[in-house]
Amino acid sequence: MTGKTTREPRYAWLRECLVKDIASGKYPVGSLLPPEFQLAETYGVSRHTVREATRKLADIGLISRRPGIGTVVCAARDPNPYVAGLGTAKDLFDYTNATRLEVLARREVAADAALSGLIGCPPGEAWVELTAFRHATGQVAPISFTKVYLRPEFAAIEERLRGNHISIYAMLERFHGQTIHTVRQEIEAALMPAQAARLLGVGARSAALLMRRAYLDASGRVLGVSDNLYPSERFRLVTSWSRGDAGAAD
Amino acid sequence: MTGKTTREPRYAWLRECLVKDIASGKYPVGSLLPPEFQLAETYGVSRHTVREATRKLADIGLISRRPGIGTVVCAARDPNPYVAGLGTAKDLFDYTNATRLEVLARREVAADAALSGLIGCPPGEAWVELTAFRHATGQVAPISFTKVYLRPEFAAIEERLRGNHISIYAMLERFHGQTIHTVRQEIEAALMPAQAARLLGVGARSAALLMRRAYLDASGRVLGVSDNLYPSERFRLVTSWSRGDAGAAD
DNA sequence: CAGTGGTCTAGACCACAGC
DNA sequence: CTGTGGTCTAGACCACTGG
Repeated sequence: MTGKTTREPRYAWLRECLVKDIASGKYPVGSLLPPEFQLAETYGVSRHTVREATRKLADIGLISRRPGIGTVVCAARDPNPYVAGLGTAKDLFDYTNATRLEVLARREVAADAALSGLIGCPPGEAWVELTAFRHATGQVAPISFTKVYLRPEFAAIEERLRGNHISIYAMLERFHGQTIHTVRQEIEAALMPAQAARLLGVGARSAALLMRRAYLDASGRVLGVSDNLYPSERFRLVTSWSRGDAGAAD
Repeated sequence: MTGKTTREPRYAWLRECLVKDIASGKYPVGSLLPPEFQLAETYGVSRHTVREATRKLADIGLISRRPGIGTVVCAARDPNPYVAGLGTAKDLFDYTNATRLEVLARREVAADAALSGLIGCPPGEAWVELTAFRHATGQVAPISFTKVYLRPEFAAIEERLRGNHISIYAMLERFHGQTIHTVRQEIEAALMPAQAARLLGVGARSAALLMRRAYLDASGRVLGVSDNLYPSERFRLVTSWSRGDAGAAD
């Protein structure tokens, strides 16, 4: 727990270095990053590793690699917000694996009208509610205040969540043999409720992103729901669509 | 220009081979692809090239690379003109085509620090800023307060926007011959600024969704940016992902 | 244990941008 | 022309999975 069992790859470390250097103004917006071979030299890695590091930065739009020109700094984001790319199910999977839930409380609930509407279950059905923080790996402050609703038969997941980095998504598939067929996600604006604000250490009625995800099996049954409240300054959602070069030659 | 001056990279060719082989059933859904070193041998390329070829297939969910296990075929899907989008890219275009911009003001601006960070251009560059409402067809109240930033050479789009339902995206492609290669979207929580709140008829400092979209060409150059502020009660973003074929997961 | 994908190195040549 | 990122090779060691 104290020590990471696996050491961080070099490209991930380099990537964070670059994010910091861009945010700090060392590489201003509109300027060029040092050429790849020079970054490799400076940081003592191979050029391949530099490219691996910059690849994701290009994916989220922080930089843009231009052949024959160089690597342009496109945006200087505060390194605080956790930037997640959630364009595809894979992105979602990566994201949930890069975050960790810290369970604060657990209680069994009977679905009232609000919950049954949220989950899409008959009123009165028994569910387990987990109250939790979501942490980004390597960050101290939680990035979201989260409530998770699980069917009682899957509630053993909670024990596996403690101190673990594996996502609920993966848990359901791995330990309960459930195949997640559909993930439905809703995003809307919200104001941070007083209780959540206090726990997160942000101002009450500050801006928040409310993100709900429901995990459904092939028959449309809801297996679990997570309800995430993100303070605006700690989270940003990035999605990008690219025209495929696969087969679409034109 | 008609013909591709550069020959196709090997990884792209290999990628198409794999797509065809998966579609043809040579590698059935749920089975494992040959290991990377073997693919490299079979196709006469290096393992690095194999990984480059399979990377995008993994990105779009066609395959899933599992350390210690192998590369699982997840779906046999027709290659989409828009990869990584599944339903969502279509949703975006449906959406932008179902809304209409009402331009309130236009001015030419030189990018200050904030704008250059937002757009990803060098400070001082000249851009045209449009201030607008976004209306949903058939609704009276605007659903967002929007600012659009365009390169001056594309600013003629503004005239076409008046009373028109076609999206900026379509405008750039249709009237300026620009090919939009990538759309990058960022979503974050915000509080509705007083001015926008007054114009929209909502409470100041109420919850809002800030959605930015940048339209990029193939070289990563930003062609235009739209910055949309949605009052929480008028907009909610729903996305859903479905697994193409069940049973592939484990 | 052997085999997988994940990471990494140290080279190399190419097409293209800009001078 | 030089320098850039894009592609590619031929190796290597690692953590993890499964038998």
